[in-house]
Amino acid sequence: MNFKRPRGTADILPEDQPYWSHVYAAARKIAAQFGYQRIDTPSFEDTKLFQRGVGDATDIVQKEMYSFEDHGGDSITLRPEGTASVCRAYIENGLHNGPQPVRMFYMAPMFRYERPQAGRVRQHHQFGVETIGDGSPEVDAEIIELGWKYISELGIKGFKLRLNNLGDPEGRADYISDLDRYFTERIDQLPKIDQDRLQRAPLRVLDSKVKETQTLADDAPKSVDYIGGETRDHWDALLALLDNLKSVYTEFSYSVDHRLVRGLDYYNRTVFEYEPADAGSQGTLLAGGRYDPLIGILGGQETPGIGFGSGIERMILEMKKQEVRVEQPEGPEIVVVALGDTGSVAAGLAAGLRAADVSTVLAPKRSIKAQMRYANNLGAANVVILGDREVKQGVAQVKSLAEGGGQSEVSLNAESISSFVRSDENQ
RNA sequence: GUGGCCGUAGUGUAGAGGUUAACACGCUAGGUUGUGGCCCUGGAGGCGAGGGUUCAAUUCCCUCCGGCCACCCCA
Repeated sequence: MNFKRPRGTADILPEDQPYWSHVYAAARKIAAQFGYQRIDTPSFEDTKLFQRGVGDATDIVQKEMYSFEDHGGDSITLRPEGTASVCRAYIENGLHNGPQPVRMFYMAPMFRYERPQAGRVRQHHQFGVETIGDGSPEVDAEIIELGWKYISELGIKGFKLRLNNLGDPEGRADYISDLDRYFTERIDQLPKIDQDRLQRAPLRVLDSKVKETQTLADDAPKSVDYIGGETRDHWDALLALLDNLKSVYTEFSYSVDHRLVRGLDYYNRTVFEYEPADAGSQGTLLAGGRYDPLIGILGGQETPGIGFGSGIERMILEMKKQEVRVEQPEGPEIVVVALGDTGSVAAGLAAGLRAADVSTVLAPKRSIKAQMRYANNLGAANVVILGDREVKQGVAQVKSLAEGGGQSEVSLNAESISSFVRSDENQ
């Protein structure tokens, strides 16, 4: 019986790592550019944190969490998303005592017990950002801009931004009851699945995938028509700020989509989503929104917050689809080929070269031809050949593997070889 | 959790109820005396697991596991 990786997990093999490096590098670069600092939180938390933070009624909490009792009898859950943990850390570590707002980002695996599908696995990785402690629309615009810049930096083209405003918890009741009434009056036109949805989560009927429902939803009451006062001002200001972005990022555009809702309970006001040009079924690349009630729900002082999460696997999927070129790692500068009884001399030389910061690999003990082939397959820049003859004379053959590369005899010590390899003579 | 399609070497494919299960790429060993890429020859490596039908199953049936796709939901 052979072991297999658990369902819905993936081995990220060396050949795939260039994509991951590309994504991590872009995330770090853009985060730094916007003044975000990294935070790492534990991979597991008290189960209650997610029940409270994400929402007891959500599917994530209801059926997708990896929860277990540890040996001390505490209920522990593998993190299904990042925001709740970051907010917990903000409260627990008194980050409200520093300059506000606090800008943070994370890159970490998330765990959800789901049926694997295209773009959906049980362990996936997210790059996410959170800005806590400022409720002004400038911050909303900043987060949205950050998302735009990040996806662009990855080399993905043609992605779309949609946004909506869910209002505030107080004002939302009116909206939901009108929405409920609208659909209830047309319940015979709804497919079974959306009739059920209407009972469970009326908002979610809006983003149904059934065409008939979508048509109905187009004329349904719109959340943005129910916001007023400060929420209204916030929204208008945000749209103006986004319009300003168009003069900075020539490609930038957005659309207000009143059918956009989010699955997690903690969102209020601004919600947004980035998706690829030809979105598949699990297409969302990046999604987020404002969560002003969350810190309070988790026991902190009322503190506004906003952020997004983005799936790295989905980004890579899209990058591959669009054939985005990523930087391939370089092979070693030197592969040492040892013949006959020169093994220990070769190993010593390899160590000496590494000590001098020259990347060096010792070829396996095989025929010279096999060792040469090995060096070639590694993409090595040079090969250093040591035979009994060379060792006796205190020299080494240094050969460049570049097309038309030459071969020279260099004295057998790490200094001469490293400087020769890096000199112009070796071209 | 529901539904559809599918599981043959590392990868991509071919195959038939009955001898040694094929091909390509990859890996590996050779192909003049100590020199990679191209070419030639050899070698290793496989029927997802467990039951059942049958004289005989990798092939037919069932279950499980896994993959892909869609729903649910979401990054």
